[in-house]
Amino acid sequence: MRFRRIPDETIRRLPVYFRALLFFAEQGSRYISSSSLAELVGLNSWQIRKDFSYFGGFGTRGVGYEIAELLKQIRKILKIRTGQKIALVGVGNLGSAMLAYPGFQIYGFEIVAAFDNNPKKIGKKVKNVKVEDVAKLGSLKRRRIRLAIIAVPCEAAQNVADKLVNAGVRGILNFSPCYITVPSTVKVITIDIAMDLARLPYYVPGSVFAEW
Amino acid sequence: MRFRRIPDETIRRLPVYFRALLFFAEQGSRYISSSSLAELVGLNSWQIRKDFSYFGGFGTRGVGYEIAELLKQIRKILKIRTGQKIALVGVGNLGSAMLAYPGFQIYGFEIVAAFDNNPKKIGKKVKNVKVEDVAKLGSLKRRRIRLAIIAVPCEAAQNVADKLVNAGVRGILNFSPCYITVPSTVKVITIDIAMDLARLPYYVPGSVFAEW
DNA sequence: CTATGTGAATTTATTCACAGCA
DNA sequence: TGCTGTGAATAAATTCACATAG
Repeated sequence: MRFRRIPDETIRRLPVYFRALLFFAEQGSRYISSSSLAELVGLNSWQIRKDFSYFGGFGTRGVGYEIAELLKQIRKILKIRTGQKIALVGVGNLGSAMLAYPGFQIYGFEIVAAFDNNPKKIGKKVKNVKVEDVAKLGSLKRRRIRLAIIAVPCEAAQNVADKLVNAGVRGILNFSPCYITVPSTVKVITIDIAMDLARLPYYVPGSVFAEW
Repeated sequence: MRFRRIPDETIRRLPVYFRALLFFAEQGSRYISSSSLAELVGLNSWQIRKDFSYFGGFGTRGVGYEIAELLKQIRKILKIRTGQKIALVGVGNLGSAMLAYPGFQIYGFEIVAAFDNNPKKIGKKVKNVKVEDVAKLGSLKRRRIRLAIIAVPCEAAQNVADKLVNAGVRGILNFSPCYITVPSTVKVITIDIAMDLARLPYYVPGSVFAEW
């Protein structure tokens, strides 16, 4: 294996591999071939081998890759580790769904604080997390929580983002379908669910939405 | 303008442009320059001009692009139109959040049917949509609903997917963090919220999660 | 004989630089 | 002069084909 920069597209696929490998590990498998992994995640085997070759060379020819080793490497590259604390702002339907979302745990994330501006919600416990007043967002700095999920209505999103940045948050997962601006030192990932959906009709032949 | 296939990456950016253009249109602007659009969506102006050049050539030099015309073209390419019916399966927190999600409307999608297996929920109305028994998924064919959102727990996802396929659904937006398999004639987009989050530590210098 | 690993070829996408039009 | 539009240059990612190890 020669050193080379890992392409961005490979980085994008690593979480996919990671999840699939955990799945295989749970089944009790010890080794996995590039082709069986390919089948599960819907890619070609050579793509997967190429991806792994950027940081690996730890497969065994004629056998496959050791799952535990792959998981270890991906964890190292993506800096996945347990106990990565996240704050949630907005405990509405979407926020509650986030608190219940089982997917975060896989990558070591844990929502340890929740905030809302609704007095009826403040003080209540949702999924073992006590809902705090959104006015207390400043406490995140002291509590060393540097990642946050915004799940508030559009109008409130920018204001919340500003407060988060002031509180030392460095990464934001934004679920509101609107633009927020932050200093360039803070990384924002905006997830607009509808945007992925919007691409669907283009790709489905004859259109999913034909009138029949 | 010469004819050329529109690159996939351009297609991926079109919904982003679309949303931003609607935003500018609401502000009452009539023209937009590639650079102001670029600033809002966080891309370079030449990228945007290049993207538009694949299907356009309708900008005015020295002035910019006519917003209405751009919107029209993007609508045509992505096949965006109003009244695109969607069914929702699973009216838990995530499902309820989907029903309330304002982003779908932008692209002309509308959730017109909701299903759950919880007798307590069946018959109730959530956001003007009556919750039906999941056993009645078969009715989608008759009702000409060909797109569905799966927002059920992992264990139930595959079963629901099978039923949807049987009911003639052609596109599925899957929110459960697990693999579902469908015939190749059906397009599935799986959104694993945690997967985007998982890439964040890699990109943030020094790591978002440093111990201080 | 199976499945990895990787240079080389190919395809695809981004960036540049500037011509051309209002 | 300002901003579009686009070939050409560059960069990046995918695909191939096959040598190589177990």
